[in-house]
Amino acid sequence: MPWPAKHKQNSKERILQSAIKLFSSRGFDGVSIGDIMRDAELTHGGFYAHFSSKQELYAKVIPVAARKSFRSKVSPESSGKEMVHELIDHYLDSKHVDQSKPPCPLAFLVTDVANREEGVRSAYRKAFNKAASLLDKQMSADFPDSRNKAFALLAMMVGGVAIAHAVDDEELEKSLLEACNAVGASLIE
Amino acid sequence: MPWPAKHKQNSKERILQSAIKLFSSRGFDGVSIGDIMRDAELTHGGFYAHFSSKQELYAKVIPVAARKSFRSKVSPESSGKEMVHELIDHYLDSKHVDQSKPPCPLAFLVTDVANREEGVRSAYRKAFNKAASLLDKQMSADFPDSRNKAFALLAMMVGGVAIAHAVDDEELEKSLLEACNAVGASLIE
DNA sequence: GTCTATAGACAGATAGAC
DNA sequence: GTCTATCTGTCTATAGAC
Repeated sequence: MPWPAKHKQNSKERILQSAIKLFSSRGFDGVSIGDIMRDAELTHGGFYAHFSSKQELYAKVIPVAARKSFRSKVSPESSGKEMVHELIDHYLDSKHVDQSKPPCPLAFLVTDVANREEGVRSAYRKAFNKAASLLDKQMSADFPDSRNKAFALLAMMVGGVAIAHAVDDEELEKSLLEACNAVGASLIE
Repeated sequence: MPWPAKHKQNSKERILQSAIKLFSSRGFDGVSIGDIMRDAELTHGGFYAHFSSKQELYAKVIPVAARKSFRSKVSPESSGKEMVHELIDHYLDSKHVDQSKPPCPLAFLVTDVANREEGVRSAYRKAFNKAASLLDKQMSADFPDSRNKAFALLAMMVGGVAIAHAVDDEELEKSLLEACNAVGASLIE
């Protein structure tokens, strides 16, 4: 084992993890390839041995970040309405807004995605559909209109976190998250 | 009246209107000062006679665009729950998502705002508070928890429109808007 | 695959004529 | 206030050594 610990992960994986972190906090245009490679402890020029463009990396980031974020917010054994409650509670949380928990790209990149190329937008669409299906499935036994509820609930969660992140007032952020949490919970009672 | 019609509005106002249109559709980094000035039929260098920086213009755009957007979505004579219903219906509409109706910066710029300077974020916060207060006030006679409902409803509206704009699938966009519309309406029944 | 170096484009902001 | 011209910095992407 001649290499330092930071090289245990292969380079491509390190670039991807750095990209998740940086894109989620500063958006596509707020991060340069140099920033990402520096964070991954590599040099700028090496980027193109792994990805053909910045947008290709961005598109790859979305599903990986989404899976990581949702996995971190539900326990493996929970299901049904309980799982949805748990997800709402962990999603609409200031620890998520400040990104000390794995950030959901559906919320933190929602506006950012609209201006990018086809591949990025379809990656976003797929991640959204996956999340909506998860919610729909867990609610389908209890509600006939579970698909509508899943869409609306997800929109409220994404909107709540995105607004909370945009706003520069901790009190407002807290009130907003609590309001969405309470109303969201009431939708599945 | 020696000047062409396009000069009826003064330059500053034309710059502001071009900025509303371009920022809403392409975000802060997707638009250059040259783009804005070209759209306003002026030249790049003249910009700084009216605004001291791009971010200052961006901060000024937010309240003006928000007022314009909300005004276009409610009739002057409506009030109470009826007004909220009307607003929900016009907000969660594909004509709003495709920006053929005046776009709401709370939705189209929500992610974009987080990375900017103080003045931009506080402009966003103020516009959000104004919209939330409007909803709260119209619902306060009918609901004891009107503030919570106003926050959650606004988050759902903003999230719904932002996601619909990000996604590259018209069917999904339509389903999402309808779901938010239905669930939003059910919150104020 | 990773590095250094650089090409080539474009941005925000400023200077100074009119 | 508006224009043209330009300064200065940064960006994506590529070339070529190792």
